[in-house]
Amino acid sequence: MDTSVICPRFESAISLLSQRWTGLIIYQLLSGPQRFSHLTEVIGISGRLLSERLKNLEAQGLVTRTVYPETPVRIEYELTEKGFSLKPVMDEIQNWSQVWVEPSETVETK
Amino acid sequence: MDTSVICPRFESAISLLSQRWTGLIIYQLLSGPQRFSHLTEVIGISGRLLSERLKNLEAQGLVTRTVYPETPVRIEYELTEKGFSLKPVMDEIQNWSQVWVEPSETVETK
DNA sequence: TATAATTGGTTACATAAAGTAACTAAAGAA
DNA sequence: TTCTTTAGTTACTTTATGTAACCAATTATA
Repeated sequence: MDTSVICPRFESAISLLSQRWTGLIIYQLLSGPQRFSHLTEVIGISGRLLSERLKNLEAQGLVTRTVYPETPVRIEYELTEKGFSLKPVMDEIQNWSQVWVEPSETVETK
Repeated sequence: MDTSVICPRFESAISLLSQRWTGLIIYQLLSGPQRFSHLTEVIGISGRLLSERLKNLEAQGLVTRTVYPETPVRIEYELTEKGFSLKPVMDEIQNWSQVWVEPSETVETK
């Protein structure tokens, strides 16, 4: 009967982080502005999905996109204040993973 | 070229939280042991997926399943220490959501 | 002795999201 | 004119999720 016990804002935040790749993109951008191709390589995401995710993140005000008309063109993605303020969340996930994730639970060993 | 810059433990942790519903289930269980039917109602997840998620969480040592052979049967799901130690993560998500998620970004208003 | 009610699921099928790989646009360099 | 580089997009396949009907165990009820 009780369908709305969970705080809608929390639900919204966790649905953001529940979307595949989004957390990793934000985490990666915490270390500074980066270009499209660098993100694909480091994260291991396809261009198709990275493009889609970055558009969403931009639309939600978490990321900005800046075009530098050099040659070849350079486009950098950077966290906004809203995006950067997820750092404490990422830090806690990092902390937890250091304590509780065993190497055997890691992708590489699978 | 640089395919493994991101810490594998962090990646593992975030892939856990990136799975749809998993974060909400853990968050909900932070308030104590709960039964299957209660979780479906509160979270708004189908039995099919809740069952699947709880099995995964159990397999990963985040949740325990306890059968009470009453009538009708009562089965309770509860966080382990490993599961409960995600509380700081959830707290930070909560904090962030209170500051940065506007009511208009919420599911209800959509 | 059926019949119903309750919990905790499972099954089968439709839809949506993600993975993969080939392709394109723009713009200067050879 | 053709090549290279970046930043994507398109078309197609595979996987994950949503939906609704169904099932097993156990006790209460008619």
